[in-house]
Amino acid sequence: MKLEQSFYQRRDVTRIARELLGKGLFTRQGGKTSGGIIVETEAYSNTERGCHAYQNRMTNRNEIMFGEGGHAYVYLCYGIHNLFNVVTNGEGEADAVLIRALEPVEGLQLMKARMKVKNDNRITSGPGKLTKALGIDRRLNGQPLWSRDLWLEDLGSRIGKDQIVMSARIGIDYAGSDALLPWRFTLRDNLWISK
DNA sequence: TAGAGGATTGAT
DNA sequence: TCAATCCTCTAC
Repeated sequence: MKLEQSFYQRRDVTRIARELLGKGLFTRQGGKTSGGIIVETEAYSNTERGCHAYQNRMTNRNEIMFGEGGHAYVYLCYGIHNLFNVVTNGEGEADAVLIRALEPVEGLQLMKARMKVKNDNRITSGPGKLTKALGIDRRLNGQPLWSRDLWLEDLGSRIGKDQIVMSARIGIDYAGSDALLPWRFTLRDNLWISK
């Protein structure tokens, strides 16, 4: 069952980031579905320096974060990689969850073809890699997450607290002490989390 | 309008 | 450890 918009519109972005573990992320292109189980997320809130929308700073790039929760925020990082975020909270409250890694479930052949590799080793184990594997780019920026071509799904799995590992977020040294917030969530001992 | 740098990745 | 690569943001 696709996640409903109310799931995303809650205020506590770290809770949403935790609850997204074990959920499914899928795309459908050319009549073919690909995607997998979310195993790694990071929360970003407008109250801390790691966030593009820190102190409600709105730019052309992050404008979609200020809309209502439940939409995709896709942007280009390092000139090379598309990064996929889930916008959360209500309109005017710019929070988001970065999806960092998936465990592949569906459309293996298609994902391997997009990655131009023959084996399926770690094809979705990183934020830039999973977008490439699923065919996600900035054209999907602002797309609702219950769309026909892009959606998140409750797969019915139950994730216990002891299965969730919290740690500091990756690659945001510029955020100073906020870089130390334990807002990265991974599934314990999962093979598919990023390096 | 110029210049710096980035929520990454894979090769060396 | 380092280059790839280009868009975004800031400062002038």
